[in-house]
Amino acid sequence: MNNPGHHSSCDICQLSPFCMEDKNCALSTRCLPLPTDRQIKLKRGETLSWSSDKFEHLYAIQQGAMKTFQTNADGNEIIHGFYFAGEVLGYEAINTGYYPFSAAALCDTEVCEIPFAAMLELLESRPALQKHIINLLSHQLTSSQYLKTSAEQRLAAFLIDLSSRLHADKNNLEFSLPMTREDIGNYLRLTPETVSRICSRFTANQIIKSEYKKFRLIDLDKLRLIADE
Amino acid sequence: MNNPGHHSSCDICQLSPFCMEDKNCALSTRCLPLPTDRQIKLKRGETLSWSSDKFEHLYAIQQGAMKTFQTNADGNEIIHGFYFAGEVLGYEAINTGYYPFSAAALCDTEVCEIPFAAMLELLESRPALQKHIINLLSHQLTSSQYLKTSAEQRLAAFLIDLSSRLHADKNNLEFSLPMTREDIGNYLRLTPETVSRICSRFTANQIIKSEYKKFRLIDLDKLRLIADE
DNA sequence: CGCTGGATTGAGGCCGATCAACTTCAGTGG
DNA sequence: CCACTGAAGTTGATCGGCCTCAATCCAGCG
Repeated sequence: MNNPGHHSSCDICQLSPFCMEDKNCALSTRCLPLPTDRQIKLKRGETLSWSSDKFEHLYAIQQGAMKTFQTNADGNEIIHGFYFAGEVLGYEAINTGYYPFSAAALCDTEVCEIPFAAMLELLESRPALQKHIINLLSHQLTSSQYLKTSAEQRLAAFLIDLSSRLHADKNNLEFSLPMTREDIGNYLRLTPETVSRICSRFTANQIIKSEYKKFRLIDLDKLRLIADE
Repeated sequence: MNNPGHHSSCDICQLSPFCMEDKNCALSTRCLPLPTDRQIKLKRGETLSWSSDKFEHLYAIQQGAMKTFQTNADGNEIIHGFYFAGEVLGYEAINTGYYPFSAAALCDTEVCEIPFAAMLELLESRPALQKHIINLLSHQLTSSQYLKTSAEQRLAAFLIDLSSRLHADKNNLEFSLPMTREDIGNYLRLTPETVSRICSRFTANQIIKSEYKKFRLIDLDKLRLIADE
């Protein structure tokens, strides 16, 4: 219930090609411990304390889920993204050298700390890895595109996206979300009340079935229709 | 007036490191013509006709400006991004192998067609270029973040972003935008009327001075305040 | 000069925010 | 096991910002 990722091992990690080279992990602590590497355990609500503001590591979620966010002048939280098991956060910091936001665990979570310098070194001699990392970055560009207009569109697109990222069974699209209605709202630029109302509306219309953190997508076609219109 | 970019040469192109290696252009037609390479001239309104849906090239704007967009079921245009002289479009297609949207010229425009396969080849032996392209992709992730809530916030952030991307003089923040109010609205998820109204309001409040396509940022601090709040 | 597409401005309506009451859940300790 | 407590979720009533529809103005151009 507290762990939305069905897989806990490295086999769905986006960076596994980096680890599996030579049948041995070249980066993460899990396989080849290096002095500066860490495997970090976070309790629900704890934030990743970057060793400094300076960017040095990417973070791969092994188990659990995280959010990246900023708090603006009014004290409102703006969520930039949610990250689940196998996904990687920190790409945005590569260019500037500084993390543009904080990262907090949505439930008990384990992450691998990946030293980026070592990653770059590894790249130099491996064209396959060059292509892989470029593909990952390209993929990031297409995701997090919830620039839909209406609240229903945004929530529909959000649910469709999450169902696939949580590796939900295609024939039984049921999953549990680790974040609160407020988190969802802060991400989609909606209030928790609006999120809740739309969940209820979708449920009443037999499009989904939602109670608290449990979700089931019933009419995926209709949901897609709402998201794309 | 028709060309918002002050520079017409390659010296501000994001991909110039690729071209300047060996003091000779390794990719674009401008310096080293390859059979499949082209330099394309587009008139205002013309779209880039990808040779196929299949992704094969990145496109660097040499002169002018472009927009990437999709048209949804209702016939509404959703604009994903604006691109000016020196900037590169097409990164989103790398991962999937297909262009997820169309690209149209906002004014008379010249673009360099960059064969991506050749670019990857070039990468293999040049760590400096590997870092450069990864930095470019990382930078793309941080841009196009107009997920502000209010219309004023979005437009303020938009104007600040564009002033820097158009390389406007810091001491005289004046520039002319090639896109219509409708384009801006389609990008910021606002109607052209709302964009127009806010331009008028900002002008009345001595924050900017806008008439038609001409803009001047008068009180940049106040504009930043609006954008960040 | 008139024509045309874009920009501006006004009036009214709708969607989502705000404020508030109540319910349900999860964790704690008796 | 149950009672208590605070956080999260739901639902209702009202308010306000942006959209919609419409009229007018303006610039560019044949």
